[in-house]
Amino acid sequence: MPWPKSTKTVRIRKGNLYAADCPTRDVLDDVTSRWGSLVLVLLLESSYRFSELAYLIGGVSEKMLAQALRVLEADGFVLRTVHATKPPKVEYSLTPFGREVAEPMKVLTEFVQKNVGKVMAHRERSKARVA
Amino acid sequence: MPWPKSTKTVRIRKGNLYAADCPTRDVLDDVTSRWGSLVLVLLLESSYRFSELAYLIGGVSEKMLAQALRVLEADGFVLRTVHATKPPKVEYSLTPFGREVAEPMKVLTEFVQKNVGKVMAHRERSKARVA
DNA sequence: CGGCATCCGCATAGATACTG
DNA sequence: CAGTATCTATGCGGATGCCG
Repeated sequence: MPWPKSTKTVRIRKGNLYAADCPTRDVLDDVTSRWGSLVLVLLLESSYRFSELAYLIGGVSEKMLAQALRVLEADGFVLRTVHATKPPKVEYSLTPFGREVAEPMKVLTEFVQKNVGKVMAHRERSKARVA
Repeated sequence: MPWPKSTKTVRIRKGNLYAADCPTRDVLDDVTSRWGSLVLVLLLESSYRFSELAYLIGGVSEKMLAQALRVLEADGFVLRTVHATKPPKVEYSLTPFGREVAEPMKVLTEFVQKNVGKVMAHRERSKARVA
């Protein structure tokens, strides 16, 4: 490599979030996943049944929703409660732990929601610059 | 469908975050993407060059990093500054707007980082229950 | 150095059908 | 209702090579 290296001394992160093999990455992926994030924010305001979530979250397939829920449950964020009624009824809610993760996620989604216009405008300007 | 519908009246979200065709989803995906999220949190503390980011973020390929940076730039979160030196030097930093999104994301990553152990423990117990 | 273009395989999203 | 099972194919993401 005939090219000079970076001149800046790079501080290595104390935490291992940036290490490729750290499980932190996996957990973060679960939380920030396309459907997982929406589930967390929704459950922050109320518990919901499977079909209610499927209805509320536009464009999600049953498979993907079930998958996201199972992962979040395994991680300890979501509680799955089966009511042995006929027909079966399954309630999903947040654990206290899940509530803690969901909170900043909600802040994030609300910020994005509030500023979509700004982002879209910026995207247009970027596109124009290329064309 | 011989099955009874949901008995709970479901409030339709005011925002359209949950609509399948809403651009809010796209933006959220950019921000919460595997590499995008890490980039945002890193740039919160300092600006970095491309190669520095590539070094700091373990496991990222140049392609994916460049891709993440380009979308974040197009969205108006990241500023790309080219120094016409020899060899070329490109600095990436957050815009004030980007700083606003990155903040809650940092809260999220720090929470996850702090509680990885708890999650991993819960995962083990879940696995045990299945086996 | 900081990219972009290209190729390519495996993962995984998603549609559909079926079940307790 | 609340999921699983099965199948397909799209596309993410990695590897490589070239260029300003």
